[in-house]
Amino acid sequence: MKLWNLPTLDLAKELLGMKLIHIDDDGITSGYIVETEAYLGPEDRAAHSYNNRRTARTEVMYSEAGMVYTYFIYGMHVCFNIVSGPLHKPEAILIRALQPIEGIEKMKERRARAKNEIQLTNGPGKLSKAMGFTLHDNGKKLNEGNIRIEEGMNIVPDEIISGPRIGIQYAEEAVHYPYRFWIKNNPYVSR
DNA sequence: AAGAAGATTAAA
DNA sequence: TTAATCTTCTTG
Repeated sequence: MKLWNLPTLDLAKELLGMKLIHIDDDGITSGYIVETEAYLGPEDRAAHSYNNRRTARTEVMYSEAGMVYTYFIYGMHVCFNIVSGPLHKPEAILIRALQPIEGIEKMKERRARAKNEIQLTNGPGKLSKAMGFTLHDNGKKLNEGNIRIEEGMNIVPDEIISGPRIGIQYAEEAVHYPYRFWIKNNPYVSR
């Protein structure tokens, strides 16, 4: 897919409105991507791969674009990312929020705490839980297995807002980089 | 081998 | 504001 040849910041915007799909034994869950964050590898202090840090966890970030990167954080949450950029350049895009499409009943089961449909997927840990993503999905290739991405809503540039990323206060000069993108007025965006 | 911190969430 | 909770990474 030529989508994966885009620079990471462009891909982060291009992903908005696209449909993310997970197929497993429990059926299908899917949603439109409404919020993303770009992490630009070696030069980005907020990225796990800052300064080309290469460990078992970050290894998948060095592979070709279109791979899935999942990691565990804060002792309780899985975050779902899409690897981007050229081979050997450790860049990735964190999916921060979805607008549910299919499998909403299944999502409600997985996230019994959510009070309404919006709370199902309006945060990185929440969407992973609702969609059923786990650490086992790390290293999978999009569209070659049970995790797929398709054209969805058509988003025009006017509807895309950018701002600083969330939860990276330690990142010094990178704290204010406007690498977070979301769809204007979409109720499923986090915060 | 052990300890600290973290791309978060939910409840007080 | 804070606890929950555990992987990853760093240090000794």
